[in-house]
Amino acid sequence: MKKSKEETAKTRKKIIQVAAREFRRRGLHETGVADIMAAAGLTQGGFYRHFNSKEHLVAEACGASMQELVDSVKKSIQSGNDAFLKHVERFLSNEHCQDLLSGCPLVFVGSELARADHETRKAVSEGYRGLVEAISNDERYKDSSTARAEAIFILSAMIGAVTLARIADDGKLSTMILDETRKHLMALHPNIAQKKNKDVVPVAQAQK
Amino acid sequence: MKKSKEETAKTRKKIIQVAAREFRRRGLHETGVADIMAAAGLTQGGFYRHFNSKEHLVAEACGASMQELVDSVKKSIQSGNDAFLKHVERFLSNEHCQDLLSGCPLVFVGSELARADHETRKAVSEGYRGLVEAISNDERYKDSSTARAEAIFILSAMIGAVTLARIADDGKLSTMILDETRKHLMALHPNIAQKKNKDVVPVAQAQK
DNA sequence: TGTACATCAGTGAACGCGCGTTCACTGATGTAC
DNA sequence: TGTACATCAGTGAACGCGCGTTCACTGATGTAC
Repeated sequence: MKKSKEETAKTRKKIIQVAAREFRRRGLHETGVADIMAAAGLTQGGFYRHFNSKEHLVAEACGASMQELVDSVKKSIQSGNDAFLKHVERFLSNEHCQDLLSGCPLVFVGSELARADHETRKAVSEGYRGLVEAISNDERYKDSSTARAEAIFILSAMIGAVTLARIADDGKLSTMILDETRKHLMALHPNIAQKKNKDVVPVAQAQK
Repeated sequence: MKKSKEETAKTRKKIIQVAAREFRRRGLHETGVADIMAAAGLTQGGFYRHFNSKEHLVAEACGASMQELVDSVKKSIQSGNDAFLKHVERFLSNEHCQDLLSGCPLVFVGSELARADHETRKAVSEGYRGLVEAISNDERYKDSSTARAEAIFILSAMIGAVTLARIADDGKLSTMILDETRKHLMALHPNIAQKKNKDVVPVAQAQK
């Protein structure tokens, strides 16, 4: 049952998308090839028509997740409308802590990525660089020569906060970690803080 | 070959210590019971005389790692001498990124902890609360009602930074992430920044 | 205090299971003539 | 354009391996008398 080239490409894409979700949900090591294929509506045997190994899929899936995130940030920043504020709000929400559809791999499989092969780390690192660029290109930072440095710091704080909020065994503590981090980041950036009480978008709405 | 109670307790402690190191080095899921027992100079069969399951060891080992970190922070803060500065410096060093002996589990197995069982998350969360307390009790924050909030923010930024630095495929990027995070945290706290150029301890020395 | 017995830390082999990967096979697609 | 053949996406079973866990056994320790 050979498939057309378009169908093959579609299947490959589907596997990557499903894998990206499953990896975030259950972890890189705990998610099996058979699980992913089943979730994509296929059987495990066909996997190796698309990928040389599970590791290659890990690299592609994590890279794709990162790229999706970068595109989302870039797109909404270009559209203006306090896009960056929305992203900080959304990133530091309880919803993102549980969101496996568009969650950030740096949070959901962060410590596993540090042990991943070179290909995976390269793909993810490129995504990270893209995020830094996207954030530092935000209009409110245009004049600042420290835009990159600030973007790096903001990302560290956000990713650490969500990582910790996901570990915490107490919902109140999780919320506190997210809230305090958001407040501090807001305080860091007066032009964001100014807007804060005007037109903050509810988290659920900010979720694309 | 039954052992005396003291010896049994010693063996149990040894297993926990070795496990804490191996878990940080290779991850919770990728480290096997047999690996740990071998590293402790034992065979796998004896494991279940000390623990009901691997999961219980995970909880104990991660809890112990956290407690060790808390004790270390508390102790050096009590001793004065810009202890907190030293800890920030040390935490955000390239050395800590590779340090498996006294590295922070929230960094080294962070994303795996979020998926761990309740017992493990409880043990680690208690450690985290201890860290927050220890940092916010630092003398330089004594008068500040926002000490806890600041401690939470600082921890998020530090843990995120080291997580990211460990993932990055480029040493320069890793160093930049650590440096920018350190600079921003220093800038946040003038009394730390004041001291900064006076008596900063070299990282290698700050490593206990 | 000495002796006989129960306990139990540790060994090393085995069990069952799930994983990543391979493989013979199927049959629709794409291609060469 | 039509036909015969090669290709290859997908199937489902099997392979080998490593894992967490169990178990019969050993022999030093602790305990009851």
